[in-house]
Amino acid sequence: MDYKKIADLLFPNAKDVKQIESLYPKRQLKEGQVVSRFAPSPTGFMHIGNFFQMFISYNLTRVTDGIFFLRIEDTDFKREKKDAVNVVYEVLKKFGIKPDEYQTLDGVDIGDYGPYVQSQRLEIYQAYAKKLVAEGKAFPCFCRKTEGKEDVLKLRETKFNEDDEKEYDPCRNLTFEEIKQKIENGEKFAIRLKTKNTGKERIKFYDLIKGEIEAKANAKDFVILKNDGVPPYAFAHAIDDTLMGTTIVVRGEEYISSTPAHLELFDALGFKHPTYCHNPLICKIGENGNRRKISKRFDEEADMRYYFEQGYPETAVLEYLLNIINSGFEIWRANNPDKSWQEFKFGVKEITTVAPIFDLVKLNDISKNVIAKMSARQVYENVLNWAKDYDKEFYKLLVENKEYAIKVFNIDREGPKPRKDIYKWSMIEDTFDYMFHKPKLLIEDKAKFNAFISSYLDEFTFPKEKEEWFAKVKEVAGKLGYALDNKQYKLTPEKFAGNVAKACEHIRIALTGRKDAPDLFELIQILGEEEVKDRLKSSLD
RNA sequence: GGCCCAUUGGUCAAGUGGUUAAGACGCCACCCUCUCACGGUGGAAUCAGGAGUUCGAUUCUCCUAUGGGCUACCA
Repeated sequence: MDYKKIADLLFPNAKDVKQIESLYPKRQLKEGQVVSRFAPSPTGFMHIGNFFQMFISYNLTRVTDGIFFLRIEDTDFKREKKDAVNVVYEVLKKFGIKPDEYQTLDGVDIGDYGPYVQSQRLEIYQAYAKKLVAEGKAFPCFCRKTEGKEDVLKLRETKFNEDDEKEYDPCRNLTFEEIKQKIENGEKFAIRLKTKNTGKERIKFYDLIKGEIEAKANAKDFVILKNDGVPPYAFAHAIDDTLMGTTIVVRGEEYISSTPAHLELFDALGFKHPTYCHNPLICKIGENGNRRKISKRFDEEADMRYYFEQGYPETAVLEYLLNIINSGFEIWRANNPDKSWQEFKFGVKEITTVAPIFDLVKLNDISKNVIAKMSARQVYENVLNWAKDYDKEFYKLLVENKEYAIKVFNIDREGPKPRKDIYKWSMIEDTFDYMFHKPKLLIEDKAKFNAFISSYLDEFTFPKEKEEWFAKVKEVAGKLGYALDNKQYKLTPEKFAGNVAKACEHIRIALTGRKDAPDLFELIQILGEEEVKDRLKSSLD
């Protein structure tokens, strides 16, 4: 069989791989330096699982002072959406992740190993496909195209024997004449790898997270070039990661099963195997109580843009993820409260092997701590930024009342024991609603409330000192039979109208409509005398 | 069906052939506090099951169960 002749027939104009390889010199790396990449498909949104994988990749290169590059895998034209690439850039940018090498939105390659977009590398894949055909390691397949699972299952029923351990494609033995004839008939062809295995072989490979994995070797003539000349994932992966010098391939663990096929491809191409790092999938608990992969369809938090919309500080999201990825992070964070996560020495050994369940409550906690460390001005800038995109009215309010808003955010902040009541910017409008509007009041015991507030209002004088303010509260409370000594109150609560806490609660509700507003004296100072009197008065109605 | 991966409290998890099996979030109680918070102390709660190896197994081996993934001209 003259494979060379077939190759020329199939790819009359393909380039020589030697020529291509001369454009991709081996990277000069220092000991331990890692080259890794983020290789998303532009689907129009960024899945948290993808982001998670990217973040592992990024950290691996970060701690080794290596190279992190971005490669757009846009080979599935059916799934691709317009402007979808923008989402990738937008998300990375917002999170402050900057790849060392990538293609800009206007198509300029930054870095020497581009193009960094797969649809621009088609002739490279063809050259390698031709090479494999010429060596008798691959062949053209003219079978009906299959798409989607059901179609494939149906096809397999007729084409392959289920018990057979190998899946040799019928087209693997076509003669030159048969091929020529089909091409002259205008039939389209895909290229399949001619597996050298029989289904009995086993292979071993090492995974950075899982350790050594032993599996059945690939024994299937899988497609390496679709009939439109575009490669599926496996082929593009082998070629690109080799040419671009990737040393560690980070990807989701759903790829473990196909790794034997990828490895056979590397061997056929004469490439060195990369190191793999298969990370676990982020999960949620499903309706049936079982773990399931977090999904775009059911979980809004699966899309990274959710965190922008909600207004989570990017650092909080990153730290939460780091927390999941690497168990050492939480302890490190506790010991180094003021350092940036960028200083954390990330190690592969500690990467989790178990699919973690996404925990929004934990994220909220981390976020609270992140925000508690910010100054009032930083909070203001962040909220403003968020509101600009997601809440125009609130944005206007913030712009018009800048200094006032900063004062508000500064209550119980910037001290040694800051409040931790905010975990996302979108909740601020609600939390501090009373500072900008008259509150709506929900009063449990209106008679008691009115009795207290009207006496308090009668004696109200604008306090200059906290002591002065509190003395007044106690004075009024005392006259109305409230306990001034909390210990006494606890012993016999029925003897009193309430305690000082209850008295404060009345005032708090009158002024803010809430039970959990911050320090009252501070609030009164910021609201000002007129406003305070006004609110007290109208709360009686 | 076949092939892989996984299994320590509700969640994230440390850990090792002998431990009172860390810590964090959440929950509960108490304390601090002149209010809301913050903070502090304490509590409930975990080695999927069964065999085997061993003086001894959460740790090593095997089996089972459960969950997850893959089995596409999708990634």
